[in-house]
Amino acid sequence: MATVIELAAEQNPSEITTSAIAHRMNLTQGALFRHFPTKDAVWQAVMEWVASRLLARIDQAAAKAATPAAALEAMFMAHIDFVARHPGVPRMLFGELQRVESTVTKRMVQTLVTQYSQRLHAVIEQGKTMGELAPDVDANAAAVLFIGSIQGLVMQALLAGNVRRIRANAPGAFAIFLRGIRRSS
Amino acid sequence: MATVIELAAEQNPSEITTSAIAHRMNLTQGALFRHFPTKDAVWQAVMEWVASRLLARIDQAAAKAATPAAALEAMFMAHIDFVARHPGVPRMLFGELQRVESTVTKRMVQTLVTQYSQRLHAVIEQGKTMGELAPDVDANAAAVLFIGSIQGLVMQALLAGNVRRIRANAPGAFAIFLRGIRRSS
DNA sequence: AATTAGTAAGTAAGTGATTACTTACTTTGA
DNA sequence: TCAAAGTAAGTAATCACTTACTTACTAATT
Repeated sequence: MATVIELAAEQNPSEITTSAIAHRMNLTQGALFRHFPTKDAVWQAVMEWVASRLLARIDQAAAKAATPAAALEAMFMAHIDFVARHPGVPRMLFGELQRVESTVTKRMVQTLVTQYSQRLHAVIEQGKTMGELAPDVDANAAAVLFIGSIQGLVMQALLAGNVRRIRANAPGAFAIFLRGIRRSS
Repeated sequence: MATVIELAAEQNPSEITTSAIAHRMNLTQGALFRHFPTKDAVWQAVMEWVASRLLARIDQAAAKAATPAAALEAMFMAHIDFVARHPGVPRMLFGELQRVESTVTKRMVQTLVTQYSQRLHAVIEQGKTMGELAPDVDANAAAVLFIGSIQGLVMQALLAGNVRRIRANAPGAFAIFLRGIRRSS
C-alpha cells in the first residue's frame, strides 16, 4: 500500500501497473497475486488506508483547537500537511472520482468525502451558534469551498510540479476563506 | 473534437480509445488516422478548442460587468455555465494535470490556467484600487481560491453524479468567496 | 531425532484481451 | 482521373491474471 502511494506521487495513478508495484517492491509481478486476488483489491486496501489515516489526522487536529474557527484552521493545515507528505493521495482521489461507473473504490472515496463534509458541517454550525461565524453562512457551500480551496492548492502544486510550495500558499487561501464566513465585527 | 468532449462526459477521459471516438462518429477506427497523425494530436486539437472557447466566454462575461466584483461574479457564472454545458471538460483538464511527464497537452492546460489566473489577477487588482475589494487581499491566493471553488463544485457534482446541481450550488460558494475579499464596510 | 507432509511465498513463462497505429485495397466526388 | 476519405484486416506492445514449478519453513508422525 505504501508502495502504491509512493508510485502515485510519481506517475498518473490510473497508469500504475501491477508490474510496476511488484518491481518497486523487488518482487515479480506474479508474487503480487499471492497476496491480493485482483488489482482492484490492492486499490481497495490503499483507499481504506488513506481514508482512515486522513480522517484520524483531521479529527486529531480539530480536537486540539479552542474555538470552531481555530478548529477549521487546524483541519485545513492538517490536511495540507497530509497532502504534502503524501503527494500521491490527492491524485488517487481525483482519479477515482473521474470514473463514471460506481466501482467499489469510487464509493470508498465518496464515503470519505461525505464523512469529511459532515465533520465540517458540524464545526461550522457550532461556530454559528457560538457567534464566531456569520449566522447566515450556507454551511454546505462553506464545506464545498473548504475542500475546493485545498483542491485549488493541490492543482497549483501539480501545475508547478512543486508539492512543497503548497505549504507556503495555504495560509493565504485559508485567510480569505475564513474572512468569508467569519462574523463581521 | 466535439465527439471527444461528448465521450469525456460519459467516461474516464484517459480510457477513451480511438476506436470509441471513431465508432461514435460512425467511422471505422482506421479512418480517424486519415485526419490525425496520432491520438495525441486529437487531444491537442481538443485542448486548443477548449482553451479558446473557455477564455472567450470568460472575457465576454467580464467585459459586460460594471464593477470588478461584478466581473468576478460574471466570470464565475460563465465558467460554471460552460462546465454545465460541457461536463467532460473539467474531467479532461484534471486528467491532464495528473500526468507527471510534461506532455504537449499538459503544457496546453498549464498555459490555459496561467492565462486564466492573469485575468483574475488583473480584475482583483483593479477592484483593490477602486476600493471595492479589501486592499490587503493576496491576489494570488484569491485566484487560487476562485479556481478552487469551481473545482470544489465540480467535485461535488462528480460525487453526486449530477452535473445540473452545480448551477444551484454555485451562487452560495461565490458569495462566501466574495465576502472573503470584499472591502469591509 | 529423523523423516514426512503441508503451507505460504516466491519465480518464470505463459494467456487472452485490448490498444494505438499500419497496410493494402476500395470508394467517392470535383 | 486522381487525390482525399474510407474500409478491413492486420501488427506489435502492453496489460491483468494464470499456471506449473521451486523454496523455506513448520508441524506431525514415526
